Amino acid sequence: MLKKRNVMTIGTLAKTAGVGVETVRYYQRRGLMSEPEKPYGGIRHYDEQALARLHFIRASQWLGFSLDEIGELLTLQDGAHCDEARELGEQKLTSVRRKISRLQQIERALNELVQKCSSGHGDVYCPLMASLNDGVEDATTDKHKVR
Amino acid sequence: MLKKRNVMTIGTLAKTAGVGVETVRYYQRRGLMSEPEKPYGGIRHYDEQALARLHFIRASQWLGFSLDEIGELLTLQDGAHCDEARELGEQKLTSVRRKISRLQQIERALNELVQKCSSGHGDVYCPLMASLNDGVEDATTDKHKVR
DNA sequence: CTTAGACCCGTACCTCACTACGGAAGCAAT
DNA sequence: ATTGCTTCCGTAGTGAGGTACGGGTCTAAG
Repeated sequence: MLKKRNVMTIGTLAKTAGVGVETVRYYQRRGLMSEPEKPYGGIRHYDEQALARLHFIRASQWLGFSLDEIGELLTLQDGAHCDEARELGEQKLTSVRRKISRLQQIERALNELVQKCSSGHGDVYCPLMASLNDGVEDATTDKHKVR
Repeated sequence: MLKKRNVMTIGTLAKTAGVGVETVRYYQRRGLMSEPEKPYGGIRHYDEQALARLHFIRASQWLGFSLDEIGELLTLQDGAHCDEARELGEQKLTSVRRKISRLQQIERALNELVQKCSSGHGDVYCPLMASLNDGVEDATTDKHKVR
């Protein structure tokens, strides 16, 4: 027998997890959470499993997983699919590392431009603007799509 | 007298700059580029200034500026507004640095999880999943919105 | 008993940077 | 002259992750 402790409405659930009511409903529509049966003509209630699910989703999002990916992770939860989960984690790790190094490139370029602007110059001439006009790409010649 | 050299159609312009025709037209609608007058019933033509503008936009985007911000940068181009430009650059630099350190946090957490999964364990238990269930936040206790 | 505040539900709207669609008209080569 | 690629122009759709609205129903407090 399951004890039903800490029964909550959607509003309490949402507040407890630190998300909006609409967000919970959105996750339900996305299939990331189930909608509990509603008692005849009444109000649905949520338990700690639902709360745990929300925590799982937010933790995964924090790590950079998209909602689609989170859906995938969730299918791995019921079973001993640790290898698959690790695989997903490794892929995400790779993509995070790529993002970091791209941002570090940007950081170097931007820092250089700002430095050049700070050290006095002709006043009718702005090194930052000049670089933007010529196309920046200082650090690495790296053809790519911006998106 | 202005020599009109390298006169291009929108298609040639776009291809030269490495963007789509629709993208150029989109930038015009956004007010980032002007639309040249069109000769009676004919086809508009674009010169090197238009190309330079496109380069400017793409270089700025590469540095992480949004199209709105680029619009702002462009208003600073005609004049000696180097200080304002530098200010914008510094703000962007700050935000880039914030993104980097957030991603580095994620990298540490994710790496740790993946490592734990790789070193053998009970097989009916997945450290990665367990952490997601409990809410990750290893590295820093840092309340924040995911978006 | 009335009223305030949640909840239920579907639908529409938001941001950002594009991308696609469709019909008319122009231009270049065959 | 015909084919076939561009251009022109407005409008609409995409994806991600929600947020907002509005009308109806429930529940708890006074």
